[in-house]
Amino acid sequence: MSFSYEFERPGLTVDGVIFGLDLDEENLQVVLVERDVEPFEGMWALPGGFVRNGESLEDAAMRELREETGIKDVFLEQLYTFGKPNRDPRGWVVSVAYYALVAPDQHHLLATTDARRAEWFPVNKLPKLAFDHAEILQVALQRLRGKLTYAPIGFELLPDKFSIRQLQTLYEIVLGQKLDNRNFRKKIFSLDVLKELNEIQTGVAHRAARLYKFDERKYKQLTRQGLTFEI
Amino acid sequence: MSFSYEFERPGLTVDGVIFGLDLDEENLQVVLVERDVEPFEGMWALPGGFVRNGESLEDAAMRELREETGIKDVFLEQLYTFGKPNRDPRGWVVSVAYYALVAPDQHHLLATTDARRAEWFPVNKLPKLAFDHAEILQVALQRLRGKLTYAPIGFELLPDKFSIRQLQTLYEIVLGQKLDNRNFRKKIFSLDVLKELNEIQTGVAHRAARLYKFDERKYKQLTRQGLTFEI
DNA sequence: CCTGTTAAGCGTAAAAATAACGCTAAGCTA
DNA sequence: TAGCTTAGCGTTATTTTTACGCTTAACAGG
Repeated sequence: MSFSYEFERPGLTVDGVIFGLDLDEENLQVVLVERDVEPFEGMWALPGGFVRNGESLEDAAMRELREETGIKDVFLEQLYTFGKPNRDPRGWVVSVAYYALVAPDQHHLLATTDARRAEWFPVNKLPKLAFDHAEILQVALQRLRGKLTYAPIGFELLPDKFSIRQLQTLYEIVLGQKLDNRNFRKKIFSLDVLKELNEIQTGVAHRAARLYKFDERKYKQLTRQGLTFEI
Repeated sequence: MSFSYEFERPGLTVDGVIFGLDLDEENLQVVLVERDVEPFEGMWALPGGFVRNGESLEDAAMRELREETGIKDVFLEQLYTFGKPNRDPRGWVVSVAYYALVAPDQHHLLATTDARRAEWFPVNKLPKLAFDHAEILQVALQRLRGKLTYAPIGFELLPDKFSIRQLQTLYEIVLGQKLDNRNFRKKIFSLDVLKELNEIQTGVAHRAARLYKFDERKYKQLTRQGLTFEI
């Protein structure tokens, strides 16, 4: 069956940049999939695929990420739409890129349709990527770095329960600069968006830290009152 | 002539939110066009139209804005891609929205193709809009408000030569809050991105203000040095 | 020509935030 | 039990922000 239109139409895809944090190795990682179809067969690429009629762009992005990597139910936000002519050898294809943030307990990958395998790669040790995916990834990285300072999206990269040191490590990794632990914790507590748990870390080699959760209700309430999140 | 594809494909449009500032009336305005074709014939809408194969999304947006409003050579930035199912009565259509910022000397409108007429409307006095254009406009407004505080895009809404009072008025209008003129000017000068001209205002009823230009070279240089624009 | 009005622009002081750093307590490891 | 490392409470200096005063400049009106 085929579909005919009076005017030329583009293929429409979604591509996803999936970020995760490795707190042990202290690096930011991204999921890549190995393509098993042309073009760029055998090359690493961002997960993605064509949008279907009847689904929203966000549903399409979430579906493609789940199908190609097994990752689901994560933070997902639209990044930018890439539409340069000739960006895809197959013809006119426009891609709506998204980025996803994945907590450590959601890191498990299952490569399924359209991909031989899916793997985590440190963002500073990437192979050559298919299409314009290196460019898309750079845009996503810039977006993450920027938005981390004015929206509480970093919490999506941490476990539900985390320590202040882990939060600081996240910021140091993504922003690429050392932060003072005493000033960082004072700053974080001044934002008043954390809920202290009656728990401390286990299995650590030195003094165990207190654990916290991000209080989304409190954050929304403070936002309505005009207060801003700024780190 | 028709085009056939193995799979269903969406129509792809660009829509533009064109912002301009009325310094006399002290309001932010947006350009709307009156549609002269179905659907929504006779209703006001954002300028826009279908993307053509072979042109980039940005070229398409700039072309549609020029064709429908006469506005050209302005600041243009991608906003968000709207792709909910059934957002367009004609069928599957996805829209890549842009926002444009127009200096006062570029405000002149000429309605040409696909639009009966184009007019400026204050953003707080809008008619009912076609499609999901009211939603698109709200997103653009939020984007402008946010980005104005961390990037020097506001200068695109001012004349090439402007006074500090005019810059402050811009911020007060868009952010919707009064600012202290003494602190505002101290803050602006501390950013060190303005070039003072050897000119003062003319045709004003009281003490004429000094005129300035935004120094884009200086700003880029400071950005490379890690300094940030923040108002 | 003088007075009144309004805006531009230079300024001070207090409060708040940030940066830099010290030090003790806690707890694991050998 | 001692040593080492980290968490976490703290102080101080510096910078930024906020609040506001006041003088100068210049036009309008009588």
